Amino acid sequence: MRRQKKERQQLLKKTIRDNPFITDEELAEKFQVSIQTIRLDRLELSIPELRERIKHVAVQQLEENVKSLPLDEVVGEIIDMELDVQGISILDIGIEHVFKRNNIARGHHLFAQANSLAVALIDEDLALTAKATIQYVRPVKLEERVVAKARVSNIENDKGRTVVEVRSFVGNEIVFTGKFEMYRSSKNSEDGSSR
Amino acid sequence: MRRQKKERQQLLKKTIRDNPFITDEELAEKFQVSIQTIRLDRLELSIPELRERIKHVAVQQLEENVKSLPLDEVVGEIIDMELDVQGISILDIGIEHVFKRNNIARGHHLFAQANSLAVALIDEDLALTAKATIQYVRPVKLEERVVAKARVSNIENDKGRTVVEVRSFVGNEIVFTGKFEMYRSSKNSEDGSSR
DNA sequence: CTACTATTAGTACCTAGTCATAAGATCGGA
DNA sequence: TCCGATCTTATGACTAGGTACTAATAGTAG
Repeated sequence: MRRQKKERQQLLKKTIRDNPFITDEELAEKFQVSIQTIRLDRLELSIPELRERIKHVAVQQLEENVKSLPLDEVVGEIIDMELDVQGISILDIGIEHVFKRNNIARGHHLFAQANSLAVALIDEDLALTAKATIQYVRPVKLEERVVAKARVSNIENDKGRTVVEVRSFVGNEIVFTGKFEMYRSSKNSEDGSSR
Repeated sequence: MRRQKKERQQLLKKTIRDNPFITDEELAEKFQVSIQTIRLDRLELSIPELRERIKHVAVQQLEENVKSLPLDEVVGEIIDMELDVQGISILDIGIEHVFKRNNIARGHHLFAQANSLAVALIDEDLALTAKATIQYVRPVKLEERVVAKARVSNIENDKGRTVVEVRSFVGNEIVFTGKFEMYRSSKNSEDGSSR
């Protein structure tokens, strides 16, 4: 009896986690117990009712959307920034960034951080990378914190080009450098810029 | 009267769009009409009830989470490959790859595809990008399919370096080129390679 | 056998609705 | 001014998916 209850409650937790849209009735059916038992279980486990669960998921969604509108565009977290002058961003290397075999960060994440920062630096609606030359100075490992420092080195307003130089560090060791030639649309309207 | 109704319904739509969590009662209060009027309005406008609205938002959330998960070791899908010789991968540009404002693919996704392919081409346990020079030839837009073709142009076994050239196309238009100087650890053990 | 836990059952009540019917309010035109 | 059409409000019956509470029953360990 004891065992049965515990087991059922564990399974219940998992089931609801996997599918928050399941009703007590369906759960009762699934576990071959009465609805009341399911409700007692939820009570003991502090699992809220269906509608509250759904609402919770929906609230998350809205919050995430709001949160990810400005954030999702930039890889890394920008911690300092003077438009068209310089900027600094940090990126903490997690397991999602590394090769599983050796825990070394995949190159494109470092690139993405630097490139994002370069784009963000440009004070324009539309900034695109035209050219980039980069060096990976030393591999970056899991759990290291990469600090990317970008400096605008050259604005050619006539051509709509801006050069951004990025150097990324772990501690005071340089791990990555890149020179990004950015294209800015703005005043230059000979391109199909409008959107 | 006519005007009042139309106006109220327009406002109602907008109000619910902005805050799907609002009840008919709150809406009735807000518009100074009875609950029944609000319900007739929702009926005419085919706006579902609160709980259905919330559910809809929640379902979106779950779907989005599932969609953004499988983004791991290789960016793009490798469809052809001769180790140390050449390889081809494709990447379909989805909304997760583009700037929301203009539907142009973010540079680092193209880079990631090319870089992934270059890494995969190297027949070695550990391949890292040492240097890369890339050009974005033309912007890639939402829903375009990018085909990246990589060719190994130079293997310097003594130095542990391999040069991979990648050209990416949409149709037969070139959109991106990159030259990747790859570092391979293997036989060369004078570096602190082991991990 | 008794005490205790687990389970089931039943009732009243809740929210946020649907659906259908009816009655009152308002307005525009003949 | 009265008529008919459109709006608006009210009312009642019903629903899903619950909460909260009380009570009865089943099974088991000491």
